[in-house]
Amino acid sequence: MPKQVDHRARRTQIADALFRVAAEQGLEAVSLRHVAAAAEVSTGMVQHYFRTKDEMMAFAMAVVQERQQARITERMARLGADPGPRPMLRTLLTGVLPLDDESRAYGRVALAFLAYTAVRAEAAAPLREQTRELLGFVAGLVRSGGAAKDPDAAAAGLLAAMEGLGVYLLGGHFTPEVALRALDAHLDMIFDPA
Amino acid sequence: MPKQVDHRARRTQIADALFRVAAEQGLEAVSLRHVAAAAEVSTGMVQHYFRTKDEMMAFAMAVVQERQQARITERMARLGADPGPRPMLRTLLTGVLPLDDESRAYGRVALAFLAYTAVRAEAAAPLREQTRELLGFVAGLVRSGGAAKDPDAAAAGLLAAMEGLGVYLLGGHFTPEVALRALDAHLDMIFDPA
DNA sequence: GGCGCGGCGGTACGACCGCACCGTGAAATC
DNA sequence: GATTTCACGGTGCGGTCGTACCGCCGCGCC
Repeated sequence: MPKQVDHRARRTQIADALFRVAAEQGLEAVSLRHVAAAAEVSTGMVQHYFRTKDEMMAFAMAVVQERQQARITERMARLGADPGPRPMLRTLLTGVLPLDDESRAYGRVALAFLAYTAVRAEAAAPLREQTRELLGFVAGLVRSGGAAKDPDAAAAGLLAAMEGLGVYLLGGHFTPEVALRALDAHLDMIFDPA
Repeated sequence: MPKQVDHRARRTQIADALFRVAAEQGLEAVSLRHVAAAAEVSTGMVQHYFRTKDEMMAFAMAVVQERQQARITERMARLGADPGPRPMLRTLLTGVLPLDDESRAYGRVALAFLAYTAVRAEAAAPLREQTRELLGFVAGLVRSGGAAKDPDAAAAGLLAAMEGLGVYLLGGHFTPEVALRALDAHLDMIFDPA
C-alpha cells in the first residue's frame, strides 16, 4: 500500500473550497478547475477524489446537510436540560437563520442547492427527508406547548416562516432585527395566544 | 423605415422561451442557443433583441416580476368590493403559492432567479422593492384586522411563511393540502386568536 | 531491493459557451 | 427605382467546460 490518505478528509476539504466558490460567485461558477484553484490543488487531484462533477456536487450537498444537522443538535445540547418548548424552538430556529456572515455564506450555498434540486428531482430526496424529520420534531415541541389548535399545521407554518425569513435575509429584503421580531411574534401567537 | 416589429412583444416571446428552458432544466441551461431553439428562432435573432445575455436575463427577471404583480392585482380585483382583510389576504397568498403546474413552473424560475440575485447584488434591488411594497400592503390588511399585537411583525412573518411554503412546495417537501392547512392556521392565529 | 499500486499532476479532446461580425432581404423614404 | 435602414440568419473566434488518459513519484510489501 502506498501513501495513506484520509479520503473523507480530502473530499471534505475540496467540498469546503466548493462552498467558497459557490458562496462568492454562485453555483454556476463551480467547475472542477475553479474548485481546484480555490482548494489550491490540481484539477487532477479533484478528479482523483470525485470521478465526476455530479459526484462532487452530491457529496457537497450531503456535507451541507450534515453541518446543518450538527449545528442544530449542538445548539440544542448547549441549551441544558428541558428549558421548555418555546426556548428550544427559538434556539433551533435562530440557529438555522442566516444571521451572521458565516451562516449567510452557507445560506447562499444552501439556497443555490435548493434551486439546483428543484430541477434535478433525484437529488431532492435527502432534503425532503431532512424537512420531514425537522417537521416532526417541531410539531412535537408545538404540541407540548399545548396552545395550538392544530399543532401539525402550526409546525409546518413555523418551519415555512423560518425558511422564508432565511430567504428574505439572504436577499437583503429583511434585516436581522425584522426577522427576529417576526419570529418572536410568530412564537407568541403559537404559545401565548392573547 | 423597414419592417415594423414590436420589440417588446418579440423580447417577451424570447423571455417565454427562456422560462421554458429554465423551468425544465434550470437556469444554468439557459444559453443563447438553447433559448433560441426553444423559441424556434435563430441565435442571431436573440442577439438582435438582446445585445448581451445579461440584458436578456434582466429583462426576463423583470417579466417574472410584472407577471407576479399582475397575477396578484387581477386576483384581488376579481374578489369584489371589500370582502374584509382576511379573505383578501388569503386570496393574495394562495395566488402567489405554486399550487398548480403552471405556477410551479414559474415558481421554479423565480427560485432560480432568487439564487441568482443572491450572488449578483446589483440585480436584487427590484426584488427587494417588490417585497417592501407587498409587506406594506399585507401590514395594512393585518392592521385593519385589528387582532395582531405587532401588525408589522405579523405581516413579515406571514409573508415569510408564504415564501417558505412556496419553497417547500417546489421542493416537494409539502403537499398543497399541508401548505394550505398551515396557511389557514397561520391566518387563524392572526385574525382569530383563541 | 525490485515491484506494484495508489496518489497526483498535466495534457488533450470534443462540446459548448458568449459574442463579434458578416451578408442578405425587404420595407419605407426620396 | 435608388438608397437607406432595420430585421434577421449564419459563421467563426477565443475561451471554458467535463472528462479521459498518460506518466511520474514514492511508499509499503514480498
